Amino acid sequence: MANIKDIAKMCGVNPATVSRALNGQKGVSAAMRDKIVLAAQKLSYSKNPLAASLITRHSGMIGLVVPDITNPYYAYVAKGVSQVLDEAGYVIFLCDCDRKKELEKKYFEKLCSYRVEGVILLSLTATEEDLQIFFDQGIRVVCVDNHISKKVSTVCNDNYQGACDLAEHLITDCHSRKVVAVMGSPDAMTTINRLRGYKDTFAAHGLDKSIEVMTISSTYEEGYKVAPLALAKNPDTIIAINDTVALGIFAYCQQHNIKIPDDVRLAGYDDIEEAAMISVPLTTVHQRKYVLGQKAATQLLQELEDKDPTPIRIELLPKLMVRASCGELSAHNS
Amino acid sequence: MANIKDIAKMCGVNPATVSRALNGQKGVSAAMRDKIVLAAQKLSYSKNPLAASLITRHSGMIGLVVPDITNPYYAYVAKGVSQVLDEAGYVIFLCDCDRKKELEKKYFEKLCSYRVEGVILLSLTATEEDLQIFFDQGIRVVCVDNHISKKVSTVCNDNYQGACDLAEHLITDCHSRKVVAVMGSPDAMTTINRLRGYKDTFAAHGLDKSIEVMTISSTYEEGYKVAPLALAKNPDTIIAINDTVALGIFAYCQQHNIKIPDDVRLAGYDDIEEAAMISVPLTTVHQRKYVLGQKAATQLLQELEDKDPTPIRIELLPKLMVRASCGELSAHNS
DNA sequence: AAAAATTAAGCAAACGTTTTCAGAATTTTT
DNA sequence: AAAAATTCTGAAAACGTTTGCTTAATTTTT
Repeated sequence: MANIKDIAKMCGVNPATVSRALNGQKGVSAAMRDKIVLAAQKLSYSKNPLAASLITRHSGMIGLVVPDITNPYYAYVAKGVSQVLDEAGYVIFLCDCDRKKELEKKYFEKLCSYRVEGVILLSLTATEEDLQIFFDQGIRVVCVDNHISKKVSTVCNDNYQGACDLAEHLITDCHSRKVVAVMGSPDAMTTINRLRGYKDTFAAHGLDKSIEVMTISSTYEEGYKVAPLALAKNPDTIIAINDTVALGIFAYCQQHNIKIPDDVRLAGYDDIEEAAMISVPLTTVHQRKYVLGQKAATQLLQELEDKDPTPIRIELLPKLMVRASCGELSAHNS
Repeated sequence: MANIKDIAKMCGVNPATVSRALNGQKGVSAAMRDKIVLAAQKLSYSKNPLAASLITRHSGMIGLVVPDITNPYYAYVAKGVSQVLDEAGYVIFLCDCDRKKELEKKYFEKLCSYRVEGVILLSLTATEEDLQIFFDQGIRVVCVDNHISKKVSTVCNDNYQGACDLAEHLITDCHSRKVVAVMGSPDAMTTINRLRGYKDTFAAHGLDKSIEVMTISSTYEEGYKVAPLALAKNPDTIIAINDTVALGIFAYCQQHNIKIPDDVRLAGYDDIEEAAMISVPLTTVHQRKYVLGQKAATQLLQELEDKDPTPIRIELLPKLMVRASCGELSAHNS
């Protein structure tokens, strides 16, 4: 594997000159530069960024921490991050924490010891304290979806707004007046923000009493199981915390010959692949996961340029996907 | 950020001694070792593997190249890889090639320049020639699902065997005698191996004539579109190239009141999440994606130990998932 | 108790770069 | 044509480690 000295020897020149030539710096004649570049090609030289980073303190590496890469939500964010960082010439350290706090902590240390320049953090568990290790070393952090610390920028999907949009559609276009909202854990940020959006919107229409809440854990099976209980309340509409739960409810209805949207309307959240695939396509809220990753990466890159950046907060607006499961197909589709 | 010299100074000792102490090498007294370890803690020292790698030629980094991380198949493999490599103390460079050959090539070069110790390669496009850059630098490669070169080990899901198992079930348990196989691109390895499995098994039962092939591109929409054409042939069973296509066919049947499995049986391949979720759960073949990743990583680690490893081939046996869509629920379920 | 063997620690070079400083060569200005 | 300014190049130190060699100190053997 050829190095800078080999090139220097080949050109009868000092390694410093080679370095300058290859990095496009001033202070090397055009003739010499050409000669060096040619020699580099001939030796199929590729520079060792690790060695360079010792001096430059610029490793070109960025950490990407996710709770679980098999979750499509995180995978899409990762893809957005990857695309932007790759174009900027950075490489990505993938840290799949498997939703385990200890693993996450271990990864934080590893990222530090490898001298990453920045970190994109998707974490449900990390606290401001946990980030201290990055602050100590001047490693920039951008959080996604979870506002962990005032010291770092956060990029979020605006769950509140998405919920408001959906509720508005249900009230205005579908004339929903009796709603059961099947929500997840009451201290999950998703539940909190979405539920607030639903309630506020119904309240704004003077329909405070129209919405009743049920709490489950957010899985397909739980959705299936809760369906009869929700239906027992005789709602005109069921709002699920997410599409997976909605799909569970949908399966129950289908098996018990309850027609959607005629007997009851059904809405989800997230716009997962399957939402559009079922026999009555699901009205839901699309999250711009890929763009989320892109924005986070772009923000991080900007903060790396900046000597003393001020943390900001970016909220991405979600997109209401009106499909058949709440009726009123024509209204919003374009 | 404390380094080895700071510790040396603190303990009134030479950096070399600190290095030896911290790496648990011989030639440093127990007392001195304790003193050094304590000092290291006090300074919250963390070793710089980048600097060390210059000398040791052991970067602790491994490249993971995938066509598209948002595809759950690859994401699961990635997770298996991640888990094993993490436990072995390696870090992962994520390279999402976005199914673009140029990007893949660029990543290959980047991985080389960063001196990764090995690469786990999931590629649909790479050729033996493309791998030369790794061979030149003595970077070990393990391929997943695609046998690119005799010089490297490959870990695969055995599509042929999975197809045989499914066909056997259809013939023996479900008494299928007139089958339409809706397959993907005829030069895709998945189509080739699975179709071979189906045909061989039917032939083994003297049912050579029972299977008819249709070719589409492997998407949900194409599945939906091909459904009436397949049904027109009046089969007792439709085998789809994968679950996504099967889901498309399923949606068509449901909307046209064609009962599964009573009017026609339907089988998929892959066992994606949704397969178990639809109203008539889909009989399919489960791919052990996570294990695949684990095996690939384990194999790579072994080859890194070995001075001159011989490439091997590992075939993972898939698992038939008997569900309702082909009838005969009782037979295989346990 | 002396000789031999072992162990502990230091010194300095090395890994592949970048960068500061200084001197030499060239160009521009007067 | 001399002086000044500019451009080119080299020497050497630095980044944070590891490691081969050497010497000093300790332990074991005779």
